[in-house]
Amino acid sequence: MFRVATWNVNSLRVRLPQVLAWLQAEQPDVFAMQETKMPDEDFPLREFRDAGYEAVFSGQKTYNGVAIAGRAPMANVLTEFPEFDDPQRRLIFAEAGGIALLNLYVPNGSEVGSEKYSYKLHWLSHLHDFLRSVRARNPRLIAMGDFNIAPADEDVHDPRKWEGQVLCSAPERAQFFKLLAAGLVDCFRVFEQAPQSFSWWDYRAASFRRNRGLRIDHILATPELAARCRACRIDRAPRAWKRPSDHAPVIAEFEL
DNA sequence: ATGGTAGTTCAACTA
Repeated sequence: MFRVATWNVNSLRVRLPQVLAWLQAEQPDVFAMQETKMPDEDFPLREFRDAGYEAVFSGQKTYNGVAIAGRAPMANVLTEFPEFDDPQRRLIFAEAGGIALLNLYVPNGSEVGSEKYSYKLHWLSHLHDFLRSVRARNPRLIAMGDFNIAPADEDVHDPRKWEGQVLCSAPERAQFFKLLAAGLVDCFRVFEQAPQSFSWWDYRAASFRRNRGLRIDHILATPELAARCRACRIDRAPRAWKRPSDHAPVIAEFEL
């Protein structure tokens, strides 16, 4: 099995011990991280190598930052959209063993109608264009990460409360389905899943304990790969650990 | 309608 995972770690500096413990237990072949929140010179490459992983990364001070750790060496790394000069480090592309990997930290959007929301939609339109061109060259593509979009009401603990809000608004959902229409499958929904399955819970108001969450972290694959997907699940366990990330990891298994 | 928490950085921003 080829196992792929994504996790918004919310500071790799703080979460590194948890990440290493989780990798040790789950042994994914590819591991995509978001919100590393550190410049490249601080990336803990030695710790990943000691754990048996190579890594590629695109980070910055304080905010954002993405990285991919992989068992096999990665090549053809890209960290920019071709036609969008964005100072925020939110994407990294690499190829490993004939599979194209795209790791994404989609902007949060803050509030519908805000400047950050416009930036999010703009960013997503560039993602769509980039995805189409990458997709055309790679029949085996996995796009994963923190999309900051709950695609449907079943991905929301309280759809009425969240209706029209950022992460759930119709324009964001339309952008998400446009990404799927470019030739990708939401691996999580290939399988029957427990109701109220979420990947993110706000730190506030005991959201995790009450399971008031959203499913905003996704693993999307081209149909060729999705047809070989044997499982996709959210691992809630690390969200219950002491000093957790606000996100849980998502894992998919492929029989190649 | 507000507040609740966490991370980075040090008063305020982002989520």
